[in-house]
Amino acid sequence: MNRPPTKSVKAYPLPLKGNPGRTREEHSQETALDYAELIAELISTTGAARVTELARRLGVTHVTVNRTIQRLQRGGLVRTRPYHSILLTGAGWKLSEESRRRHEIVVGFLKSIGIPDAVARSDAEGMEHHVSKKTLAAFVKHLKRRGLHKPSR
Amino acid sequence: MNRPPTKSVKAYPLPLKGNPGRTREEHSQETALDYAELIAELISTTGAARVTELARRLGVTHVTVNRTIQRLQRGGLVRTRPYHSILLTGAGWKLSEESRRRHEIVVGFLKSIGIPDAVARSDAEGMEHHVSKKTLAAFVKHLKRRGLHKPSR
DNA sequence: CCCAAATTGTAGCGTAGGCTACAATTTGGC
DNA sequence: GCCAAATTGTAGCCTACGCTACAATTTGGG
Repeated sequence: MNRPPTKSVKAYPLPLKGNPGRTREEHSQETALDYAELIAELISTTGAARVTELARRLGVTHVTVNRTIQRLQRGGLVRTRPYHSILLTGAGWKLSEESRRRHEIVVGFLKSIGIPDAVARSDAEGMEHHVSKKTLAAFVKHLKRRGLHKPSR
Repeated sequence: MNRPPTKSVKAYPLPLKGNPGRTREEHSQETALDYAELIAELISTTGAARVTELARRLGVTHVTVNRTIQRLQRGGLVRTRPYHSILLTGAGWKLSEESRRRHEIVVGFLKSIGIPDAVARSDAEGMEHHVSKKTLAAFVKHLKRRGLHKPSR
């Protein structure tokens, strides 16, 4: 009776999402980047990356951090010893630097269009993983045009 | 021996992430928005929102779509009948419109800084859920200043 | 030096969201 | 009107990532 117009929809050439659904790996990689960046920051600023501090900064319990760190270790990004600071491997450092660069560009860009520092940092946190290379390049270009490269900090 | 400087780190007043870790709910809500927006679009353009088409557009299998739709139904956003088109409830429509508005602002903004349409749409897909009200407002302001409000489409 | 507090680790549970394999239903061509 | 193909639904498995509760280890104050 009130059957939807199935037939007429059949051959629609509607575009697929540019982002074909974050596959498992992609999403997992976002977490890895966040952790790597934060671990690097903690080591730089405090000399150690500790589970409790990571948990506090990420807003999760230490249990979640612990399990994630184990996964990162399986992936070769960090090394750990029980009850000691988390250490980044070469690959981990590389990743953290890529992430940091990207993060700073996004923050700098948001601030350049008048967004307050705190908001810019907060928003960038989630946005940065969804900014393509082309868009990142556009951000950089925008910053350069305004003589704001490198950002603030 | 090589114990990290635990003591000295104790009282660091390092800032928490502005985003205190996407709680379960937040993340779940992102999915709901994506689905609601896409369902609305499909209904508008083709007259029906069908599981297979959603799956194709989202880049996942129909099984994943089906389970998610069941969750949305539990949440009162959609109504379904077996083997029929998915329908949006009032709440679902409202959500889809909020999502659509936000999406268009982000896309419009990205395009306004020189990013190609396809890239802008793709990036906006992921970014839109991480743009705060303040940043969204800044985007709108930026667009208005350039007389580009409403965006393209 | 010892013992309480802090930190870290582990066990086990729940949901979200991917998947394959297979069953049920609908659609459409013949 | 039938039967194959397409669509939709269901069962069951996996990982990610939240959590609480509890165990193990380290740290530091007395």
